[in-house]
Amino acid sequence: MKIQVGVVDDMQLFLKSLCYLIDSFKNFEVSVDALNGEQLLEKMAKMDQCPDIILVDVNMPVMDGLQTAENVLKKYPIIKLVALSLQDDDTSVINMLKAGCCAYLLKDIHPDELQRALGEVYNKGYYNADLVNINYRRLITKAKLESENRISDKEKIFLNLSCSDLTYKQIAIEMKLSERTIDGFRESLFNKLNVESRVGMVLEGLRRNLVRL
Amino acid sequence: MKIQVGVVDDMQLFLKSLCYLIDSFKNFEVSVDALNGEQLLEKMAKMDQCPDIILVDVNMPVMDGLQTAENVLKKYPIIKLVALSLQDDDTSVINMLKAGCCAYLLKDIHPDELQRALGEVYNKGYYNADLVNINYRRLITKAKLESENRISDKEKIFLNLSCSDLTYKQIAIEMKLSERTIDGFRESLFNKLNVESRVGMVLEGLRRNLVRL
DNA sequence: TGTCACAACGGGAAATTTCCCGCCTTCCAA
DNA sequence: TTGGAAGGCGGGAAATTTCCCGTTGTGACA
Repeated sequence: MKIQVGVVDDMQLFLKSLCYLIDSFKNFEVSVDALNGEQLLEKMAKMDQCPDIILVDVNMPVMDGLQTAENVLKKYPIIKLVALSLQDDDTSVINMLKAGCCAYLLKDIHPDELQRALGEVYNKGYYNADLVNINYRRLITKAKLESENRISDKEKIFLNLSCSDLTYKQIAIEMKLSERTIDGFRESLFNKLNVESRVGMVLEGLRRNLVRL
Repeated sequence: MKIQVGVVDDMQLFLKSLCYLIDSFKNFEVSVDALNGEQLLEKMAKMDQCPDIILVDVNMPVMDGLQTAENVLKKYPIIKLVALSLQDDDTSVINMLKAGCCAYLLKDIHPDELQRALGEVYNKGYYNADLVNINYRRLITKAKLESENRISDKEKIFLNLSCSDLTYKQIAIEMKLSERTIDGFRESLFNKLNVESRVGMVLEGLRRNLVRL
């Protein structure tokens, strides 16, 4: 019996294509695919046998990779999760591994390496792509640093509103807070994101996927 | 004989996956794939028979979709090009169609629709996805509007430098121009991009793919 | 040869951003 | 119960951005 694989990605064409690719691997076959974490959980609830490995896209609209990983592992702790992402984004790597993923792969990986990675994850329980491996030490220090200055919900709302033509005064009115308070959020985010202007803050927020275009 | 398809995309995993998907279509098979336009032209130069249809990703690093389309059509005017893109970005749609593409498809299209699109492009010479079709009139007016206020090279350089913590004064020094001149670029871009702050300008630049994160 | 568009430049002023200072309340933990 | 960290608030000032008002030189074109 082939190893059962699940695939989650919000891009339909990529999802289905990837299923064909994986089905072409000798020892693997796709037993379930879904456009987001919610759909995945629904489909899996109706299945007799759950997949051995699930490939999860990190950036998805409805239930993102992180939430999906957490929800799947809560219900099915035996399943091995593999994160799949467009960017080599430190924060995402950290979060996905912390959530319990066995591997973090980039989407422009070569199909052969995907096959090798799936094999290793199934047999050894983990797989380290070179890219992630090399920077391991740096990631850990960065993880510590980021856990120290977590970004609060209000700061996130403020960051979102900052991604516009609005002035801080208008943002203050929008959030029903004083201009000073807004200024506090600004200052705090400048420090946490290590920038020194609103433009820098917005750009760093985009890079870290704290806000969307 | 099956209809020959070429595929160009810089994301290896997607490229190869898509090839498997297309090979699974009854009447189509992939005869050439490439990671960018340059590689495609190289590979095609060595081929006896060129493909009937080529699927081209719009956003690629080495030779982007637009350049690829132009270069391919210059050498092989018979080939039918189909643009494939992540976003439904008006400017990209306009440019790719203007460059001679027969269709503009989004990457989250359903595989069945891709097959239908390929069939129609081969038989009728074009395919209009609903999404593009609906907004045709708006696209034309927008194309006119954008052709009027084209963004110059210097403005693009300025826009790139604006995507940072640099002040306009520092940008002026960097570009070896006076602050006033920089201010002129700013004003001109504000008008062309229809924004009223540097943050808005940067965000609109990102949305229009004028700058990269 | 005029004039017309256009890139580059400049002064100045109002609005906004950035960065100081400090105050009060709440809530949690030592 | 006594900090002490964190969220919210306020005044003020310097730096930057935004928006006016212009001038000059250059090349294209009728």
